Amino acid sequence: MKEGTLNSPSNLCSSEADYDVLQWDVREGCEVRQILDRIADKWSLLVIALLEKRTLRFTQLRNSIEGISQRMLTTTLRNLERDGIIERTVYPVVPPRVEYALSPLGCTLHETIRALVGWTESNQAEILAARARYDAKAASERW
Amino acid sequence: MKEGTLNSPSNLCSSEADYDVLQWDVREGCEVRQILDRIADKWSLLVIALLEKRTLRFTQLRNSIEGISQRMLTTTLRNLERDGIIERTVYPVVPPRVEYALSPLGCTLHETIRALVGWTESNQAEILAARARYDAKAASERW
DNA sequence: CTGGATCCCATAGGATACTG
DNA sequence: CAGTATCCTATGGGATCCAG
Repeated sequence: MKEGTLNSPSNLCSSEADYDVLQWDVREGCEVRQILDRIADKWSLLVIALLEKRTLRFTQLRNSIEGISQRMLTTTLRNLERDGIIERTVYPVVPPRVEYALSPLGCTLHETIRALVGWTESNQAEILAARARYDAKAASERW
Repeated sequence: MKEGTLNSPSNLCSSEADYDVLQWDVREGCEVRQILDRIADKWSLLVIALLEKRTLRFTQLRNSIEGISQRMLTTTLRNLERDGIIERTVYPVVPPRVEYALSPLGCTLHETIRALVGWTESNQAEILAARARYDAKAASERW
């Protein structure tokens, strides 16, 4: 699968190069895509957001993120730890105590995430309005 | 589903409030979460990135994003259009011609996305190193 | 060319029970 | 408390065929 998609020199419909458009993320073999998928998954953003303020324990995180299962919390924490975004500290005491904190790398990420969330907050009314408009128009055209 | 998780006044395990930690995204009933999920899905970011530069037609998008199926491209475009991120223009000509462009709202989003992608690019080496460290340590502990 | 309609599968992710 | 192990379902998303 990959016939004459982009590599045929004689492009038939367009004389200007269509493929110098892509710059960063579309490139295969670059890890940006998979890293983005990782931090943009269902729970990672929330965990990072919560850990900005302070170090938290497993149960505190679970209680703070309503709707997360312990399985997904564990998975999310492992992935973030593996990527060096958060740091996991185990205290060898009888009721086990494990604390999670944002790493320095995670702190820099948080800045960026905050901007994205800020955009979403600022524009959610407009998005909701756009959806309502779209749905109303679609409904009126169907009947 | 939603027993006495956060709303019981007499919290049994913690005397300090655990739940004033969360501020923006964890709140249920707020649309930030679902909007984030939308723009952070597998393809939306790529489409937005491509449309920054110029208006593109359906086939151009499909060719530019290697690996996307026409089904997912259609779905992604519809969702983005519904949210007011992109604008869809149909030219009533015999081979149908449909062009997609970033809306003003979409342009502002693009700024933010660029920051996130920039972070990923700048730190991917560090993340890869962290992963290698983690995997090596995990492997050595298991044997 | 630009999709819509189906079919089908892989994976994400929830529920539950068990362990150190 | 902080997980691990299983099971099972829902959804994302690919392949294919059809239509305006």
